[in-house]
Amino acid sequence: MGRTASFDTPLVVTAARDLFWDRGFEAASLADLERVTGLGRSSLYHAFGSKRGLFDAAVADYLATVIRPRLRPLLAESAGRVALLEYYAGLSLAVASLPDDSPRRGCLLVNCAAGLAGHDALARKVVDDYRAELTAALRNALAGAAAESEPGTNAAPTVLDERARTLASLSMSVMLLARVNRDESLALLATATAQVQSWHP
Amino acid sequence: MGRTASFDTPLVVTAARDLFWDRGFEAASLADLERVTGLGRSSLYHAFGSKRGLFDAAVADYLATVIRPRLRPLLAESAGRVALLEYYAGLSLAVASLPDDSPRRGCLLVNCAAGLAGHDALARKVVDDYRAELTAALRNALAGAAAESEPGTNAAPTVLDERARTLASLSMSVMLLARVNRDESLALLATATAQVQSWHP
DNA sequence: ACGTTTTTGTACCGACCGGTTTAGTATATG
DNA sequence: CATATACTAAACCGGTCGGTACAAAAACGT
Repeated sequence: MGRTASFDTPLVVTAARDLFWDRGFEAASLADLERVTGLGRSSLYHAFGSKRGLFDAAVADYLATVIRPRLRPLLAESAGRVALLEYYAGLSLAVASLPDDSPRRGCLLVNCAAGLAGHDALARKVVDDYRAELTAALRNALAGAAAESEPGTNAAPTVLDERARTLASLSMSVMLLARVNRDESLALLATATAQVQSWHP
Repeated sequence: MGRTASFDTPLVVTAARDLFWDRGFEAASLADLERVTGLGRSSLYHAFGSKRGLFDAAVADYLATVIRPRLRPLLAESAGRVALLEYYAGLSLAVASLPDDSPRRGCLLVNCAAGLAGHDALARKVVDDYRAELTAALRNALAGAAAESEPGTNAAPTVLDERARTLASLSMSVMLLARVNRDESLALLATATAQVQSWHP
């Protein structure tokens, strides 16, 4: 056996993830990556193969530690009105509490949609999978909320689809606006909350 | 007097605009700009001062020739339900008819929001002004549609605000998705249309 | 025809790009 | 100890970055 790793891989990935989150894939230079991870080029390439490999690891980390924890309550069997309201409350807290100069504003994948994904099929797929996952989670909670409102009946699937699409779209716009105008981002979150409440009073 | 310009400035700006639209500010290189405009560096710098100056001219052109013509019908005194439906029909046509490899997919300013605007105050302002302009136009048409539905009464301003915010958010998501999944972008446009129709049958 | 003014093409700048290589050091297991 | 592996520093690669300097060339007013 040889030497064991001295740096903390998850920590390195997280640092790289935050840089990509802030700057996007292309605008994050290797020099920046060296700085935020504390590793040299050669270590980075030894561990991740390429800049793109590091980015992919960062995206995986983003999904696992940022996106999925937020979506999990919406996917529960029992998810409904409350889960939806708590989802938006959590987003509001996150958007409101981040400093203006935080590297973690907006959504890594939404930014990716407007950048890399335009010319990279793999990135496009990752972003689209995220969209589908978000929509499915919201749809599940909407179905639960409808069952709470009118027990025994089934909500019309097309209505559910449209509402889920609308909410997913609002979430993505919230993330887009978080980088441009925090107050408007929060106002949009309030509108989404009000929409849920009007559907399920 | 000296020599007059031989190139067609609006044409040059349009070509640069399409490149920025496709690639974003940073990923559009000077070499690319030279290629699509047919001009050399020196002519470009003489005419626009810097890459950023050319970008600003491209954004101005984008607003004047792409955004504002689409928003104008919504701003008319008489704008209402029909104007809204035609707005979405026009967007659908644009999204559906562009080839997958068109440089004009999505929205230059939405892409900018996820990219440049994260670290450039001027870009942020341009994007936010666009958002405000879009929201105001949609709000005006929504107010008109409400007046058509219930003549003599005034729609509640807060309801109007929330609906306008929702529609603006849907429009931005449509543009975001246009770069990732055209079918979903079109589905979202259909959802927006259905939303307008449910508010104003 | 002239001199002036502006537009060009071209060569060039230093810095940085992402990526690779090499040569060597450190630390684990056996 | 030997040896296998993990790690690092630094130099290096061809290429591109945004930007500039300069002089030839072209079109104007006179």
